[in-house]
Amino acid sequence: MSTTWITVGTPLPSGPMRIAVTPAGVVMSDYLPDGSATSAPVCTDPAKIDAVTGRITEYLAGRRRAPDLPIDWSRVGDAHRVVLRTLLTEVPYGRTITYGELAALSGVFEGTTEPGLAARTVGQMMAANPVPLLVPCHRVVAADGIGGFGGGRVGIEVKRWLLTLEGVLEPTLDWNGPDWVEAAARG
DNA sequence: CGCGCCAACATTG
DNA sequence: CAATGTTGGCGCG
Repeated sequence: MSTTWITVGTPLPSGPMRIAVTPAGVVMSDYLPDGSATSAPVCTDPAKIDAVTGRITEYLAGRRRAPDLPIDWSRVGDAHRVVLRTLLTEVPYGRTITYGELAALSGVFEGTTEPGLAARTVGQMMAANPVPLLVPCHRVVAADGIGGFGGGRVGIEVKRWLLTLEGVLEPTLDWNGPDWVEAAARG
């Protein structure tokens, strides 16, 4: 399966994203600021580049509720896929769900009695989410707080940024959101 | 009430 | 095999 990479500029605190695409769709996306050292081939298909950069840009500008890009699930395991798809279909824009609730909703952990264990496993699945942003893993929060996020220290900032974009969190003073916020502030 | 500590043992790479 | 994006309960000040 040929995989090629597309780099998309974003207003996220982590900087640009790297998106890996195959003929079937997006297989992997990354918030990594310095994806420069990858030996993977760069995507040269103009149609894919336009689709990926366009939709992600529109979503991050608040003009689109979801990126709506095709996802290639072939590299994702069964349980993992079920949980990610449950999140994708059951948790809409602007809503959040806790790790434990998502675990229960997905039905993957029905035999598990310990609530904390299922929740923890979901957290692991989110951390291992191959397609962050496309699958809104940032909408999954802890029962008593915002929860964690991959990608090191900037990761949690990215999560807060996305939740602020979706109106879940109040904008902070250092909020450097997309252009539309000044239009919203005017009106 | 807020904070720190502890155990439980699934899924992933 | 080790590490994890949790959870709920407990004790303390």
